[in-house]
Order: sequence, then C-alpha cells, then structure tokens
Amino acid sequence: MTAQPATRNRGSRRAEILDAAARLFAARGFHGVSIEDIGGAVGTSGPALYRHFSGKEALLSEMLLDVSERLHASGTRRVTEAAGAEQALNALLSCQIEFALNHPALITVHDRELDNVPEPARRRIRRLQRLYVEEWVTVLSELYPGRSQAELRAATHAVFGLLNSTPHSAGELPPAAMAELLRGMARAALAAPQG
Amino acid sequence: MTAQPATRNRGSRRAEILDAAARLFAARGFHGVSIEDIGGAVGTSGPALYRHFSGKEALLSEMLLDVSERLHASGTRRVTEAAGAEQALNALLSCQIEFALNHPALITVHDRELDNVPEPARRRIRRLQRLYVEEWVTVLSELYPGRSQAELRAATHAVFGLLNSTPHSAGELPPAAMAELLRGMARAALAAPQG
DNA sequence: CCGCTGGGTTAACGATCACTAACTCACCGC
DNA sequence: GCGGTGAGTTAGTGATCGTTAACCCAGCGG
Repeated sequence: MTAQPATRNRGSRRAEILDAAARLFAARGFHGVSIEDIGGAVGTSGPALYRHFSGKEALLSEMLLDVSERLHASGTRRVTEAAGAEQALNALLSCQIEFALNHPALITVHDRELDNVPEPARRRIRRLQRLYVEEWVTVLSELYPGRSQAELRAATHAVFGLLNSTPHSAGELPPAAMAELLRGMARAALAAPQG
Repeated sequence: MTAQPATRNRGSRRAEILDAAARLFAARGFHGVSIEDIGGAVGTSGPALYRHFSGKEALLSEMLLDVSERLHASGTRRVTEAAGAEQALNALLSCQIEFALNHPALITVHDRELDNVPEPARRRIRRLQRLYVEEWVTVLSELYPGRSQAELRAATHAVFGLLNSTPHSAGELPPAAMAELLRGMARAALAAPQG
C-alpha cells in the first residue's frame, strides 16, 4: 500500500490520481464522488489534490480530453498505416477492443460524464469524439458503399455500444477470448444486410 | 403546458414525476439532479415531491424496479408464447428494441444508477436483471448449442450494449429504419462464428 | 357549514461538499 | 547550514442539498 516515499518520477502522482478518480467516477458518477474520496483512494486526504489539479471539474476535463485524444490519435495512425479499407477496419476494431478491455473505467466515464465538463474543454472533447466517429464512417463507407452516412453513423454507435459492454460482462471470459468474441460479433454486425 | 387542474386521474402525477426524473437522471446523473430540479420539471417546486415519494432514493428505486419488472415480464411472456427458439429470440429482440427506442432515458438510468439504490430494493432489481439475462442465455443456448454459457452471457451483454446505443445515435435514422438496423446487426452479431 | 383529505406552499435545519487559508516539513542546489 | 520549493496537513467558509415543519386551500361527503 505505501508507495516509495522518495524519488517519485515526475507526474506519476497526477496519473495515479487520474486513475483512481476514473474508477470512482465510473462506479458512482461524477457528483457521487467527493474530493475526499479521491484523495483517500491515493493515500492522501482531501485537499492535497489541489497541488496537482485546479479543481474537480479540471480533473474530469483532463481525463476525458486525454481519452478522446488517445482514441482519435491511435485510430488515425493505424488507419493511415493500413493498406485498404479491410485492414483499416481491423485496425480500428483492435484499437477500440484493446482500450475497452484494458481501461473499462475510462470507457465508462468517457460516454457518461461529458456534460459535467465545463464549456471550453467540452467543445474540444466533442470535436475529437466526432472526428473519431467520422473516421469509422469513412472506412465503413469505403467498405460498404451504397449505405447512407446516417446508417453507417448509427451502426458505428451501435458497435461502440457492443464493444464497450466489457464493464458489464467483466470476468465472464478470459481477456483473449473476450477480444475475439467482440471482434467477431462487431464484424458480423457491421456486415449485416441492411433493412 | 398547464395540465387540467381538476379531475386528475389517480396516480398520473407519480408517473409524470417518474418520467421527468428519468430524463433528468439520464442527462446529469442521480447526484447531479436536485429535488428542486425534478419539482421544477413538473411545474411544482421542491418538496412537493414528498407528497408522492418518501425520498429521492425511493423515487429511483421505484423507477428501476418498474423497468426491470417490465423487461423481465414482457420477455417471459413473449418467450413462452413463441414456438421454438428462433421465434423466441425474435420476440426478445423486439421487446428490447421497442423499449430502447421508446424509453431511452429509462434504459440509460437502468444500467447506470443501480448502485445508488438502497439495499432492500437493489437486490430485487439485480435479481430481475439476472433473470432477464438468463432468459436470453437459455434461448441462445438452445439456438447455438456447443457455445458455453459464459460466452453466451458475454454475447448477451454485448447485444444489450448494441441495442441500448439508441441514446447516442438519436435522430440519425427514422425509428422504423433504426429498429430494423438494430435487429439485423444484433442477429448477425449473435450468429457470428466464435473464436 | 363543517371537517377532512390531497396536494401544494415557504422557511428552516443539519449534513455534505468544493474550495481556501495557514501552516508544516522533507528535500535539494549552493 | 540555508533559503526555496513541492507536497502534504488541519481548520474553516459559503453554498447547496435532502428532508422536515408548519401552514394553506380547493373540493367534497355529511
């Protein structure tokens, strides 16, 4: 429980706080978690957080901005590296599945607490989310021409819901099996004949 | 806006409050909504709610219990009426899709706010949710023998996530098209070859 | 006309919360 | 040794919240 008291590497405390806060926010919601709860989860008590973050909302803002940026950035990178739409879709699926399996709390907070983020950051997060969705839609419309953008957008959100179900079925299957199950279900769902 | 002041049919006020509270809880979370917010949404102000509910947690309890009961009851009814596993799955899908399209706020609250429900009611709600999932698993294991219960349970949660994505893609498609899209995606996802 | 009941009001109370203030102290370059 | 800085502490403050109390009043059965 007691961390090494000396020689903490830089910024590791911030990351530790963000991690604990993500778990608490996912479990009880932003307003259901107090500053003291977060402090207690990292071994300090209460207002010590203000040495690292300017406030509770700033903490949430940074958390969601980081998630949106990581998803969007890794999505873009893997898509441009891919040869063809088929491989691009596989890359996007891998990204999202890996994230959903390794960071279920962040995934949960990411699509629940956006409107507790104050305005300057909210717009940036929403923009990154929109760009990420459009990345999926672009790949899918190349892979399945003849289907409308609206339909593909709805299908993308549906696949996100499917993949992000991991917090609800934690422990049912070993992670590798879960990853393959989700990948197969997502691919089949996207390839389903429309209407 | 102004409801007829006299001759309210019995209990309509309770339903009105539950409806407004569901929308608010879905938008801002249980702890992000105050009693005054809920009162204001139904035209009264503040503590008038205590004429209809014993408290804020009781309101949430009744809301989630009602949702769980409706899902489980209609699921059971439609499954026993169905001839064969194929039709049973279709019935379950219809139930869940209709509910997800017509009551997105209730769906959202139902899988977010369970642990804000006090203990006596929480166990009942969890039990109903578990029975509902087992209903799906039973039908699916008849339809796809050779797949483990754990895999089918994870697949069921994944399909719930897919179907309950409606709050995220509201307005992308007309409701009928959305229903057919979701049905097709869910069926394909469930029929996907495993691992 | 009276009294009851259902549903509403405002005022107040105690708890909790985010945040600030004032202080402490280990560590580190010089 | 010594000042400075990063990171923690406790005490306190103002706001907000859930809940209760006390009061009000339309409608109605007798």
